[in-house]
Amino acid sequence: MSESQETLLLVDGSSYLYRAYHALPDLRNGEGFPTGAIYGIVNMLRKLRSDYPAKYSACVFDAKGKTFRDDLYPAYKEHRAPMPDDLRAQIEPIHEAVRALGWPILVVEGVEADDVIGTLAERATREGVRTIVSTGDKDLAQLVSDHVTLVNTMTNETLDPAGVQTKFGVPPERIVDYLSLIGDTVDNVPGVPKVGPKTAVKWLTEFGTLDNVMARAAEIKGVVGENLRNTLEWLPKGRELLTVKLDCDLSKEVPTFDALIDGGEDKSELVDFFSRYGFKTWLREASGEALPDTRSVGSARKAATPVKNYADNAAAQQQASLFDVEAAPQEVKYETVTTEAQLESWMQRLDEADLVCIDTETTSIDPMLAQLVGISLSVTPGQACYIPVAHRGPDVAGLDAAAQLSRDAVLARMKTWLEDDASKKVGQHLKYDAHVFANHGIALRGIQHDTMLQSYVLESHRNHGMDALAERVLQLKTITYEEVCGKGASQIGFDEVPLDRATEYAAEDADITLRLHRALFPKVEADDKLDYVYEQIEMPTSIVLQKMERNGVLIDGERLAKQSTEIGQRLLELETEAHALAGQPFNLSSPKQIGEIFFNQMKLPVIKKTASGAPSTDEEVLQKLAEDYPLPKLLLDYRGLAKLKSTYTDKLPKMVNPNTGRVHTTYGQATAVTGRLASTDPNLQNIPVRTEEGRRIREAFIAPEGSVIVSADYSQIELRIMAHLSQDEGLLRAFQEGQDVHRATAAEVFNVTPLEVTADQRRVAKVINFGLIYGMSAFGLASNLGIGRDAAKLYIDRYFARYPGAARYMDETRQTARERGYVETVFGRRLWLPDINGGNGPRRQAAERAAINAPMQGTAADLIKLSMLAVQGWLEAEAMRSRLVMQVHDELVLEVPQAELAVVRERLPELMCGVATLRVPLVAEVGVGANWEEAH
DNA sequence: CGAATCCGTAACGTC
DNA sequence: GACGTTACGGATTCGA
Repeated sequence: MSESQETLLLVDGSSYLYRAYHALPDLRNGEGFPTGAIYGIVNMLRKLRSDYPAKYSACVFDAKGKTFRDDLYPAYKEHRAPMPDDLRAQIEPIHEAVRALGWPILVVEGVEADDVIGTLAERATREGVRTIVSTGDKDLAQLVSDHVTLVNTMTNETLDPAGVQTKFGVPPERIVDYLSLIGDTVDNVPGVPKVGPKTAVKWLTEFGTLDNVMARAAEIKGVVGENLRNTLEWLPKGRELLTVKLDCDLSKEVPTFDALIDGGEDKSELVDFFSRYGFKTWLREASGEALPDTRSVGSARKAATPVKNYADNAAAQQQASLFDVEAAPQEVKYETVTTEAQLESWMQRLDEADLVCIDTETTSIDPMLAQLVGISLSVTPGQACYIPVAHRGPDVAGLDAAAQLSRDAVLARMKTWLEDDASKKVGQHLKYDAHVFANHGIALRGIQHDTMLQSYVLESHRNHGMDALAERVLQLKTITYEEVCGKGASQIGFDEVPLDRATEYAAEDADITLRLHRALFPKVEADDKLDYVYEQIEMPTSIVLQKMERNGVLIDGERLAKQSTEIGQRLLELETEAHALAGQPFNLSSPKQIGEIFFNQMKLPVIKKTASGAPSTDEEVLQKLAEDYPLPKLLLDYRGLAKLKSTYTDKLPKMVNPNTGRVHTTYGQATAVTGRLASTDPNLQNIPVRTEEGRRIREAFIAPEGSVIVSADYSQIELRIMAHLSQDEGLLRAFQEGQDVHRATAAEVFNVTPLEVTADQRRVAKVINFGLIYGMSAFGLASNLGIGRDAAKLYIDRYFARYPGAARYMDETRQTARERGYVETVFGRRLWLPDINGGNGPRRQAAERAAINAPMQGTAADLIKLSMLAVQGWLEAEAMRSRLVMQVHDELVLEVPQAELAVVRERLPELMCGVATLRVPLVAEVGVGANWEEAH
């Protein structure tokens, strides 16, 4: 008796409940009873009935109570807000209405509506019945097949397999994989953080299935790749949660599909129902036989719950730690200090302690602007206090912010201890805290240890943030700043954090930092070389850096503003010209739009592609194209000027500190893996110098009235270090004899006498020399010189033939890097190279180049840090008024009063050259001027 | 649903 | 080789 086109119509009643409730205005009947959801559902069922006539049908609702998913994952639907009372009150009436409409209704204990629908659809398919599923829930797209169609009544959208592919970008079979990656906010099922529809489709298209994506997680770069790897353990479970069950036992509820035959509307029931709930129009219709008007309801989706941060540290915890972890304290005791008696008690502890861990909480991450909000201290692991001094806001948890001690009083009481050189302190990134105290007129002294620098010296390639360290070294998960203050626009200042919460966070920081010190410092101390780098270089350097940052540098903002205006004019002209040449307006700053104009419209040849496959428009390409076309040249000019304007002439004046009238960079001391410093906000280490236009920016770096700028830079420092390390006779001789090393190299490579070397040969030799420092390949050299790879190879071969010591050194360096896993500088600074023996080809080659470069770059960094120490030590010992104001890798810049110019000019290079004795002399070149440009 | 925020890419400044 | 900053454009998340 089975017909070929029998149809089963299944309605996901639960998915419509909320939608109907939220989408409709707050409808109420005469008695004030909410009826919006009832109205919506009745309307929808009637419309469905007429749109999709079906032999069998059912309206399915979730039952109350737990399902297998709750057992599988306790947090399932955890953050879902409880059902609003107004909606809850409508549930029973809705069931009643559904029955009166003649719809079979299914509410199965312990089984979610989705699973009931899935199981019935599956059974229907087996029995040759086609299924239409009406739902507002995208999750059910996984059920779609040739026999199962989805319809969203709210949007009137139907989905067949092709429709699913179009809408989601993946076929129905991949929907579960897709959802697993994205996660389901509403049900609190996490996916991979930062992965949304686009990324999920990208991965599934590339790798096929979720299993394949997981198997190849290692290949995915960036933060999302990292997030994926951190969620690997979770994903199978997420997938299980999101997979609709097809095999529920419904033998009781639906023994055969005959149980799902529409009973037809029960007029008397309906009339009764409509009259009880006050649906007057429907009541009239039901009594008067007229067909009801159907009206589709608008869609709305509310009820978004926050994604719970899914912290999965399994990987981190499995990783064997380098560190012996001191037994964690039995008991953790954090105290909020709000009375003088408490403060006195802590001051006594500080006085008695050999070493105190200190940390500050502030109003800003900008060290020069940060105002003190609170101080945390710890002298014993597990015990710490937080002294709030500037919290605002209402009383919380019995801790009245108004009851805190005042900042002035606390600082006055602590000043002696804070400024006492003999009272030893440890902290995490104390350079920052030193600024904070300095902002309140206190010179923090006795800075003995810094856990950030300990970590940096031990493993410079890792993350040295406190949270990361706690996890890696102590296997502890700390409260993050974000957890306390939020993020983005809704982030609050620490002074707004309630005192109890502030104490949990701040005291923990001091406690954890002390424990970190106890774990890290023994590792540093145990190794003579690392101990030297830490105690003799990094720790003292941090003190000098803090002073340099505070000194700041004077900028002629007006001069820069004038330059900005000029450049802006020129940019406008260039833009107009470019638009004319292109025959249409376009954004000259958009590589994408340039690509469209150049390569699609003007049909210029594609010289090379970017990493993502788009035609490149970088300088090299434009240079090449400029030979034959006018527009690329324009663009080159535009790019150069735009960079100058946006990064320098516009930006620098904005960075002037309103209090000091000077620019204060921040040096990153634990940023560059090689030991170099980094400079941010602003970066003063990449101020232009190569072009005429660029150098004008340096003219704006000035000294105050009566002072001048003095600059001293190491000459050929990295090549000298290469000579020292390789002990190559030719290189050593060149430097010992004070030769022009690029000329000497040219003479060797081109087999001429030094005097015969042409300017072009010298230029080539210079590029070769730099290439060697960078561990550069023939390929890199070729592209740098604009020659063929064979020609470049020839140069390199000749070079190594003439400087066999250098060749040997490079080989040995690669070898020891492979054997030990790290390379080191002359002073014993270590750089680990995790990829040197593993990883894929390109990564290993990059590690090899880093292995060559790091000892040279790193030794240079060591030397200039030693110079800074020597210079600052001298200036202080002699009570000079000259000040260090900048460091640019191989250059120190000072602000020098005229009266001290002669002595600085003499002593500065001596100090710099005297910090170490290598197999070649160190040379420092000094320049003096009214501005930085002149000082060169 | 539009706005704000985050992220990756391309490009380019320095040593 | 080592960095930091800019602009853009797309993706994601926020927030009403």
